[in-house]
Amino acid sequence: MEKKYDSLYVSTLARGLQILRAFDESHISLSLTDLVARTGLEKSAVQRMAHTLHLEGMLERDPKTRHFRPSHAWLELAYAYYWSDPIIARALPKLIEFSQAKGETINLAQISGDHIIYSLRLPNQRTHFAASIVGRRLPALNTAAGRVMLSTRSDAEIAYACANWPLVQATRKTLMDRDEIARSVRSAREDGYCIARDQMLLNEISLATTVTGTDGQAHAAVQISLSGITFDEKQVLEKFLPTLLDTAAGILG
Amino acid sequence: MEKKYDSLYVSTLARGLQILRAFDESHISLSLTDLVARTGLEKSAVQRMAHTLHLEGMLERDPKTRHFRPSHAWLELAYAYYWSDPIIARALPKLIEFSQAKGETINLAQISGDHIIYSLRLPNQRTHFAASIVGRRLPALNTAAGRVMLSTRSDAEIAYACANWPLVQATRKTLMDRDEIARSVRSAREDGYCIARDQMLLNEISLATTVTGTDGQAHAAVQISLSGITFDEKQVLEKFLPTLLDTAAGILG
DNA sequence: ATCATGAATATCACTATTTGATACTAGTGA
DNA sequence: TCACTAGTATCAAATAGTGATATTCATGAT
Repeated sequence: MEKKYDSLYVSTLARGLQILRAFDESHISLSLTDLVARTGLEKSAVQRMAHTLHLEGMLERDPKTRHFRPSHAWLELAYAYYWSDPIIARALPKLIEFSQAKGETINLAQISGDHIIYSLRLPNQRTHFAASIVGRRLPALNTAAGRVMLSTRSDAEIAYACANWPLVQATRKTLMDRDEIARSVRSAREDGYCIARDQMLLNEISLATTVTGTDGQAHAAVQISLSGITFDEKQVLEKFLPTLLDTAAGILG
Repeated sequence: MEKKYDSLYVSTLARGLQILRAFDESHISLSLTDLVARTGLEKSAVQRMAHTLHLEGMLERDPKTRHFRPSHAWLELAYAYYWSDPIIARALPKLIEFSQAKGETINLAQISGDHIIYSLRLPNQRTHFAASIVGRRLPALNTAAGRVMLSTRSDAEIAYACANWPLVQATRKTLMDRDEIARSVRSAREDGYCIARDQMLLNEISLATTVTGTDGQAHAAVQISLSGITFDEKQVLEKFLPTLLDTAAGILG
């Protein structure tokens, strides 16, 4: 048993959480043995934890296959999160406004360690599923939103992040060169926005700017995704940047 | 200590979950003592659980006030949920289509015990915050979506539900008469849709229809909210019902 | 400044609770 | 029908969690 020495650490609870975290995008429905494999816990432990989570309404169970699935309670937790984060309520009406005015996908992203997480999304018809639902995490350095948020931090932090934060090659064209990325962050600092293409998806242009408080730190980023077939980067800046900057400025204004 | 007699029940895990569930719409940020009050657990237990949840990334902690808040992980769980429920991916493009065509708020709701839960929402400018974010639970009988989903069940189930499921008086005009509600469910069965006004919010008209599988059971409901000042019920049916029925039919079609 | 109050954090002996090995049962397909 | 895999149940051992209490820290009043 993994032992962090910490007299207040409740390993039983941590083991239960491992079960919850075993579910993701590509692990939708898991059997007891799947859970054993994914968590590395004892079979009996998994049995007890999953059973308890089921009784507590955190896991659904298919009566036929006996597989476990996430329950509606997982959405209730998101609901509580939304209320708890004050930026959400301020950003949402502005994003809706943009979405209805422009008809293009717009998102709110936040920094979460060395990743970004999308906390609000207003997709349009062309948006694919993974980009339509909240809670997706992506390596910050690989995204326009991550870079522009990072650009508001100190030089030391930027240098550290560019050297150490993780990168994932999502497309053939995903930028993996850390110097290039550092350059992109530097221009984001100059410009107040960051634009990138083909990073997470081919033929996708992503444009992002920060939601900045009085402290000058980025609390979040507002980001739009556009088709790289319909637009080139210059057109994107012309057509969308002014409105996007207004949207972002309106959130904490 | 509350003892369900069940040799597989891990009470420590259940206690940890109680901490998570202590957060909701009106409990955004909780101190140790708040958590003690809300969960009824021992102070030491709360200390240990909250500490562990913090280390595991499930709770954020304000370094100044020492209060706990939900973390981004709560959104990640929602992300996993979205992938796990097959109806979500099928419904989303249809809802987007409706939203962009009509410019009105549209939601996907599902039955969760005796409540409904909103699992997808596409709000417009006029939508207030609570109605814009997913994961909200409402008593099924008080909502058009809940009634129309219930209407696809057996007579016995309907009778039981109308007699026993909870009701909450959200507005002065919320329907609290169980016979009236039963009548509303019966017409929903006839009509294939349910319309209601002033139920959760004054001057709000809600129109819902089911997403029905080959088994005839409602897997979900598609619901729209409209201003009762701009429209009357007759206009709503004329202007929106056909499209809404198409939207719902397209989901499992 | 000082004190009083309330909250958060740390400690510890006890034992109830969890553990993990194993045995049992049900379901599946050869 | 048998072999195999996956899920379920049991139980003795001891560890990991409990809860009472002590200590430290923060805040605001006097």
